[in-house]
Amino acid sequence: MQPNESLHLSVDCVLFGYDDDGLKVLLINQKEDTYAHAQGRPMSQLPGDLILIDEGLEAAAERVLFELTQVNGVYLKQFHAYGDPDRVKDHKDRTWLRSVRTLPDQRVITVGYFGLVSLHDHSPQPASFAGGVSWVDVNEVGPLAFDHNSILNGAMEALQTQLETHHISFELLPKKFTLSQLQDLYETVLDKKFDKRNFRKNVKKMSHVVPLDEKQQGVMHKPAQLFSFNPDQIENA
Amino acid sequence: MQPNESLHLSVDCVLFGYDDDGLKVLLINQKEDTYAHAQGRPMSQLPGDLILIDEGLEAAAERVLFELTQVNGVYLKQFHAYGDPDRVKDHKDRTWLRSVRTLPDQRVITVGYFGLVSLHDHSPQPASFAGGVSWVDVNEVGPLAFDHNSILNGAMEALQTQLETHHISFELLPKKFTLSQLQDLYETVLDKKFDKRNFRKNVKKMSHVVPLDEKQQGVMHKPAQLFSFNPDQIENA
DNA sequence: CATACTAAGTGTTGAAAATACACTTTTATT
DNA sequence: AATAAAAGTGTATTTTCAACACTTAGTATG
Repeated sequence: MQPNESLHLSVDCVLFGYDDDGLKVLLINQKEDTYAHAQGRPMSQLPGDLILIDEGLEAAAERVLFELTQVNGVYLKQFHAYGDPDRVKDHKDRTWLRSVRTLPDQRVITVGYFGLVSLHDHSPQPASFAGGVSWVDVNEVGPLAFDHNSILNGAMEALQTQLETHHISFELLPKKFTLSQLQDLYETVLDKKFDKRNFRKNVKKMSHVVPLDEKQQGVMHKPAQLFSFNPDQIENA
Repeated sequence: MQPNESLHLSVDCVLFGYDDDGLKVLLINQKEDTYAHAQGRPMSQLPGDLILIDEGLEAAAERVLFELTQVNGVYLKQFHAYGDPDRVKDHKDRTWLRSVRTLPDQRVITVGYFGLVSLHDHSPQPASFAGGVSWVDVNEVGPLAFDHNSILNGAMEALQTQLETHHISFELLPKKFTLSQLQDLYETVLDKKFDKRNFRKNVKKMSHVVPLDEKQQGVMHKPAQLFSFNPDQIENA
C-alpha cells in the first residue's frame, strides 16, 4: 500500500471585516488575463495558498494573509479542514489552477482559518496581488471558486459560535466605540435583534467593556458615551 | 518558491468508549519487538494512519478506525487539525516511525476525529494489530507518542461541547438504559455533579429519550425504568 | 433664540428557568 | 420479617430572561 504519493496542503483564510455598513469578507478576484486564451471566466475566491514544507499551520495562515492583504497581527482561528478528494477538480476551476500551479492536478486538502478586523480604524490595504481584492458584504457573496462557498459558511458558523461563547467582538470594532455599534455588531453577526435596554444590561456584566471619559463628536443627536476593551479582562469574558 | 515537496497527511481517531466503569479511550500499544535492537521503549498512541491519495477525510477516519478496531458505523466528528512541523520529529518517536514508515522523516499533518461507542452492548473487538489495543480510563492516560496527549485533550473538549450542545449521549450508551446511567454519563464526561430531581426534569423535556415498558432485572434494589432513544427525534435535540 | 430632529440613555414588572432540598418505594438478600 | 440499596418523586426560592415607553443632549434650521 502506497498511501499518499503527492498530496498538497493549503490554508484558506476567511477574513471578516466589520464597519457600520455591515459584515464583509475579503475576496480575491482571479486575474482576467489568466482566462484570455482559455475557457471559463474569472471567479472570486478566498485568500489561500499552499503551506511551506517546514511551516506550521497557524504560521502559514498568518503568512498567506499578510502576503495577500498586508494585514498583520489579527485574531486568527482554525475552524475546519476540507479534504474532499475532488474539491479542486471541478471543471470551472481548472483554467485558473493551470495558470498558477506547477502541478494543477494534485489533490489539495485545505485548513480553514477565520480572521477578524475592524474596517473603521484599521483599513487594511490589501496588496493588489493576483488581480485585485475586495470586501464583499457576506450577504452578497456570489459563487466562489472550488468549495469556497462552503468554507465561507463554515467560517460564518464558527464566527457566530465564537461571538456567543467568547465575546470576541473587540476584534471587529475600532478601539473606541459606542454601545449602539456593539449592539449592531451582535445583530449583524448573529442575524437577530436585541432589545436595547436588555442588551445594555448584559454589557454591564462584561468586565472587559469599559467606559471612557469621552463622548462621540460631530453627530446631530445626543452624543454617545465611548467605550473600549480592557485587554487585561478579556480572558474573563 | 517550491511550496511543499512532500508532506503527508494522516487522520487520528480518538475513540471514546463508555460503560458504568467510566469513560475510556482506545489506545494502541506499539509492538515490543519494534524496539528490540533500538533505543527507546514502546509507547501508547491513538489509532491513526496516513490517508490514501484519493480518499476523503471522513472516509479515511472510518477506514482507519475499522482497520484498527473493527468498529463500524460509529458517530465520528472532525475536531481539529494538528500541523506543527516538528510534531513527529521528537526523539522518543523516531524508533517506531522507522519501523513502520517508508519515509520516517517526512512531515505529517494530522486531522483529528473523535468517535463514540457504548462498551455495554457493542464491545468492539479491536483487531490485534500493531501490538495490541486497550481501553484506558481517560483519567489514567500516561504519556503518548507524538502530540497525541494534546490531540486527546482537544477531543475531550470537543466531546464536552458536543454533549452540552447536541445531546449526543445516545452514542455512548446501550440501547436500553436507566436514567441513573444517563446522569452518570453526563457527570463523567462533564466532570460535574447534577441534582437527581432536576436532571430528570430536564430529561423529560428531551423528546428523543423515551420510556420503555420494561424494567431493570436482577438488581438488589428497586429496579429502574428502562429508556431508549428515539432516532426520529434526535434532530430535535 | 426657539423649535424640531435624531439617536442616546434609562427601570420596572411578569414569566420562565434554574436551583436547593428529603422522604417514600420497590426489589433482592439474609 | 427485617435490612440494604438505589429508584423515584414535588415544592419553594432565586435567578435569569423578556417585554415595554419616555426623557435627555446635542445639532440644525428658521
